[in-house]
Amino acid sequence: MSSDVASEAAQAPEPPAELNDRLGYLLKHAQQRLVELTADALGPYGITGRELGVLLVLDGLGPTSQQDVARRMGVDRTTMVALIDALEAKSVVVRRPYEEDRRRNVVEFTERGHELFVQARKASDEAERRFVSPLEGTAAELFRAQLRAIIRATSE
Amino acid sequence: MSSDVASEAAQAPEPPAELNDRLGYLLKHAQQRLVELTADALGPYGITGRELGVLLVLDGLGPTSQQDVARRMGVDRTTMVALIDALEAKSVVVRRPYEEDRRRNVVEFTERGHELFVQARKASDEAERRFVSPLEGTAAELFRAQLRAIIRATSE
DNA sequence: TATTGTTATACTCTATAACTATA
DNA sequence: TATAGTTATAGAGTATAACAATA
Repeated sequence: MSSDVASEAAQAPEPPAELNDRLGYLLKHAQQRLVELTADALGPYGITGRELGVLLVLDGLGPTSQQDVARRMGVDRTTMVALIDALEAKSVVVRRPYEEDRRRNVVEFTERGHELFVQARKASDEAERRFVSPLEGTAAELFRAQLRAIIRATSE
Repeated sequence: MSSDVASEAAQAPEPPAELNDRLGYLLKHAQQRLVELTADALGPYGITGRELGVLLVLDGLGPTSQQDVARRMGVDRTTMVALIDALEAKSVVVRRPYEEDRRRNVVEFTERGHELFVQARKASDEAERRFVSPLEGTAAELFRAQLRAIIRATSE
């Protein structure tokens, strides 16, 4: 029962028995692991997981306003400003003035940005596959379905 | 398929199709829901979910040093200072000087604090049960097991 | 009046660096 | 030298309030 090695750092010294059946602990740490895996996978593409989220929404909706993207992701519109700023600074997306309603920007991919997105999405998909690979067979899809059911049921 | 009411705020306007099969999105939002349920459940007891985590470790280990608790929870010892400060301000725990090694504090429950902990844990347990109630039958325990398997396998 | 984008600001969570006192 | 607790500080991530331009 004693650990043979003391692990690298204070990262994951041992699963603490007192917390190991608490959903609060498990969910938080599982999420943290996925954040790390995703960050590693996206590193070469110079974007973060949250930025990939923006790009996924943009890819799904086509060119749209910042607020559309923000609503879709469930973040505040003020948060979206910095997110788009960062993506624009990397020339992944551009803001265009929208002539039909001049309060809005239209946000859209650059040509190079869309290519980067396609590759980054593949890398992120692969990271997610690795994340659920400890689950056997169809359990990976079940796991997604369970998360969806929980989110839906707890969103009233 | 259209929503009859526009929900309260920009909380969960509609599950966005572009993100609804991404583990990154699902895991983050599921965790957020549990955080909210737990916060509601613990509200009457005046403690947060993270503070309950401290108390769970303290209950498991008995009176220990701050660093023991921090290591156990996987947080930095500097983070633990404020956590213990808050619990001590509420008279849930006390710091005692440890005579055998005077660099350390011993952190332990107050009598009233332990009673509060027992009740708060029950409330949190109930919130976790509600969280996984959308899953049928033994799926709730399976869900925990899946999270444990993922955390274990991605911790090398 | 309401909406889009923006800035300034603040709050939470968390870590790193450096200090004190002990060992 | 190393460890326990502490403080100061800083960096994510995110939200609220207020403003300008536009509808």
